[in-house]
Amino acid sequence: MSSHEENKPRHFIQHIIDEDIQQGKNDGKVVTRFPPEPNGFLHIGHAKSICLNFGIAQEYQGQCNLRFDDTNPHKENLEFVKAIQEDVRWLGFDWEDRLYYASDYFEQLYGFAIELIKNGKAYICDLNAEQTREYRGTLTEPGKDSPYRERSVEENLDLFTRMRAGDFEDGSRVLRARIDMASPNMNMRDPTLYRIRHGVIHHQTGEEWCIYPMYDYTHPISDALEGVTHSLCTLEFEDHRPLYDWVLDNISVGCHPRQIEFSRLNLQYTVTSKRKLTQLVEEGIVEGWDDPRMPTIAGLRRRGFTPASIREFSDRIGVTKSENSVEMGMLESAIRDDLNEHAPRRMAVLHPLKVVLENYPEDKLEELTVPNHPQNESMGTRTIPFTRELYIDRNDFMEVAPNKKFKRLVSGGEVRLRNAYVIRCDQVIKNEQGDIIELRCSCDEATLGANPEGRKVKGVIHWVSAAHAVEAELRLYDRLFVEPQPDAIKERDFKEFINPDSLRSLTQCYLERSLADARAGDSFQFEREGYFCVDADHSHNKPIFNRTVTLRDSWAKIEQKQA
RNA sequence: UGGGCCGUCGCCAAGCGGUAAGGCACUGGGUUUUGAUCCCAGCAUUCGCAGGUUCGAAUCCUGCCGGCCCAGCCA
Repeated sequence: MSSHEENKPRHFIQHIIDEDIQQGKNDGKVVTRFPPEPNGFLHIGHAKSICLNFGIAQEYQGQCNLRFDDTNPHKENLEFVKAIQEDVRWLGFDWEDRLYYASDYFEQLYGFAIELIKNGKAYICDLNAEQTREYRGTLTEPGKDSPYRERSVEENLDLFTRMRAGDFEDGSRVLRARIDMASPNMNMRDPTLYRIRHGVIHHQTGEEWCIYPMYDYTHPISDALEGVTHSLCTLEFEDHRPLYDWVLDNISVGCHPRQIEFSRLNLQYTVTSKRKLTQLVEEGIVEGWDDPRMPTIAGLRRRGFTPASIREFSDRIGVTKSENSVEMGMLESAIRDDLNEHAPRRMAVLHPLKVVLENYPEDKLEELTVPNHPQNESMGTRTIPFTRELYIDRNDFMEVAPNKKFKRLVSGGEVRLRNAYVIRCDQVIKNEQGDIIELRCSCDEATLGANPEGRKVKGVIHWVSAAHAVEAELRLYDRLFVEPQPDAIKERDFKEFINPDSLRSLTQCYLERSLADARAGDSFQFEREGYFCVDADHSHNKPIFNRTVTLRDSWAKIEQKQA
């Protein structure tokens, strides 16, 4: 993967870090962190951030911590904590012994809050949420000072101590930074630092605390305590950087990480907002966080994406500060490249049509030895049974060719059976309704591993021996939305753009015999059809395969043009 | 009309004053028992627009235009 790493251009964050190192900052050390909030599953956008943070650490021989930003116990839980760790690990990254929680720092955070209060930099405010909003002003008008802004240090200290002790109700008071209510940056208008939350059980600290610190206060301090050098986050936090810096400038931590913002990934035909993904799961629009249609890491994994393909994708999309809208083709290309190289080939018939070779003896069985990969001998061979009765795909037969470019089987025509013989269609058998139910063919015995004499047979189709076929369910997935940017159209709800055909399940598909012992997670290329992986719910008695992605299909393009 | 940020090919993205990398997509052609893969070729006289500085500007300056983000006791 990414064999041209040497000549790959470096992105702006690498430039910044290079300069910092050149100037001797942080003794040349680089420490990053990936800071998810455990309130949902990780998605492809997080994958970009994970690859960036862990990738930077690897490149500079530094470290990347995994830190749960768990300051809002109301929305967070252990299930997500576990799933996130599994996903990061699966992607191929290792935080070693550096698994942290912002809640590890609650006591220290509290101490720094006392320090701010003592220095007149923070105060207890009794305004309720609505009043606070009114006092904040608007984007174009300055806010007003809270009537509680001038409380004495002693009173603030007393009140904050009692806040922690549980003397006050939820929402009755908050701790606020004392900055500037007239700042053009809304984040600097005396932001809330601590709020009161009774009766929630925090997944790490249980009922130890009834006050919880806010992100803007917690994040810079957590970074500093961990010795993070470069705190990478997305663009929407750009306005928060002055506050990030303010917090660190006004307390006595001897470390001041540099926050750098990059643009988040926008993948077409999907959504990556946790709120919306949660909605899809909770409303049963998909079957769970790991539904193969979900852009979650768990969903992509179940769909058959490999860690390497996701890392490669992250690499290809780059890191910048500009708004972007990445085409699905980018992701698909990354997984095709990986699977083309590594997935063993197999044959599977999705829409079976019976073929009887009238000149092939009824009791004859040939075991044909075929390669698992056409370009890679080291992947070995397998045997496939060849018999008188076979299945081919209905789409590979037409009574008359629709045009001169059609090179599959037609009535009276010839076609190559992949890895086997050339056959000719002699007779088409239909039922009373006129549906084609069977083909009577003859096979040319001289064409096993050899071209037919005196004529050219252009078409090659795949097949499966009827008697040996493994019946399976094949799940064909398509994009979850029909609109490239489902959440960009603000007048409409994103759910209006759900693709009703995002899952098409085919039962009674026939797979070649060797697929009988496939194991959950295995990936194959079903020749001429696409890449499929064995589903998590697969069993020997109920085989289920998910289509990861189709093969590139230039025939489909030709057909489309003619239509 | 407050503040912050962004505008280079259909999409992503290099470029940092010396005359437009690369990837995806697309279009031709070759090889092929997968209409796959692979190979070869093509694909921005132009960098949101308009001025200016300069021998020379995507890169510097000025002014416009367009887009994104911010008024949670969410992150």
